[in-house]
Amino acid sequence: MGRPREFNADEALDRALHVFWTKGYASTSMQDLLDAMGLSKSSFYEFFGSKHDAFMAALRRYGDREVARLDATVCSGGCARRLIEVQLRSVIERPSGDGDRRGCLTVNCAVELAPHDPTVHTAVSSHLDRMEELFHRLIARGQEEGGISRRHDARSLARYFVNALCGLQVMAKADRNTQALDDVVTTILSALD
Amino acid sequence: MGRPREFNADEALDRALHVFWTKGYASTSMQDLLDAMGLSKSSFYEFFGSKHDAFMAALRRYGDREVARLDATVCSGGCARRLIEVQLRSVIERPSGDGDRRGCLTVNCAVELAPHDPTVHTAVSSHLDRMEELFHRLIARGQEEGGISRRHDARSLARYFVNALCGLQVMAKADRNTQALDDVVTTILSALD
DNA sequence: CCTATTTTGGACCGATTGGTCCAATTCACC
DNA sequence: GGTGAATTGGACCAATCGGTCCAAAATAGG
Repeated sequence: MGRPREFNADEALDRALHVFWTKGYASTSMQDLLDAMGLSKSSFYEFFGSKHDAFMAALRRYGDREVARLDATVCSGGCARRLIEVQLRSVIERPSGDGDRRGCLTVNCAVELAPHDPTVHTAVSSHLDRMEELFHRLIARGQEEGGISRRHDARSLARYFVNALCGLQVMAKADRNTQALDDVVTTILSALD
Repeated sequence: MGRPREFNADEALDRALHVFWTKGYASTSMQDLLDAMGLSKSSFYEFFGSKHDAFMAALRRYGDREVARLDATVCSGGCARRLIEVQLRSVIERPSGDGDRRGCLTVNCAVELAPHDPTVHTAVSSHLDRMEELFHRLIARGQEEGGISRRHDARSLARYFVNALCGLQVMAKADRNTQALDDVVTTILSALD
């Protein structure tokens, strides 16, 4: 009962996510959020609590989505080595005319907020842990199937790839040239030989 | 002639650098800067122009210093492989009680500002280029001396290590556990075998 | 001592910050 | 057609934002 909501909360949060992702936390103003989400100040504070609360909700949604995506990839059952390569290359592919270079929200947060914001730090840690876990499963499978060598143990390789991914996110944000990024990916992948 | 300056410009810029490095650009207020630098608003604007100008000056100073440090390392003539390892490990060593986790200013800027600020983007690119160049020289030397294998060419390895370094900076900021970071470094270095 | 030159403290600026509050609105249910 | 419950628009808030400006202060050279 009562007056019905005029907005879709899920969609609104997605729009907030997009703004935070593009501009970062500190550089996003309430006005930016309200404009993008298309709702009034009272509605925002009623449903999202505060700028920081909305940000945390957006960050968790982002993390869950990314983890779900990688999980789906891992479960697809394709060649482990090939799946890893696709994952790496997806980071460095330019969306052509798309010049926003948002990067990975988790990496952005690790850099901008994690050192000073315990709740962000927790969310970032959780995301990285889950990514490491999925890589670990994928790599272990690849080693059993024989496509990935056993000269490094699966755990170390999983951590190595999470690190490599973070590095690539930074390089992509810095807009390094395509050839350089390609060299990097090729070299990274040689750890699987 | 005229009234003498009451502050040391070099030292003031260093203090500004420290604040930007710790808090990031957007989260640093003029008041933060003035407090840290110990000078008045008029002096600040007289000698540094604007918040953004001061930031760029600080960023360039940081870049020059880091490049000089790595250059000194390269020129020291020690075992190339060992020097690379030291460079990697220096990123993940916790300064014990020091809980600020400032990371690398260039990486911070690549993430926070490079996509939206052309002058920052230029400075970041220049820094990464110079780092790549120094790694290239170091690796080429290592390959001549025999300590580093030739299965990857020196250019690719140089780019690979710049990427690895950026990844480690992110992981360190996210405060990943020591064992994980150690695994990563070990695996990264295996590209030299 | 006087003056030209430079630096300094701080008043002041309009704009914007994140956030609160309440009356007006809009519905479901009786 | 009320009435109670929920949502909405927007006025309002103190604090802070980056930046300007000018009179006071401090020096060197004459």
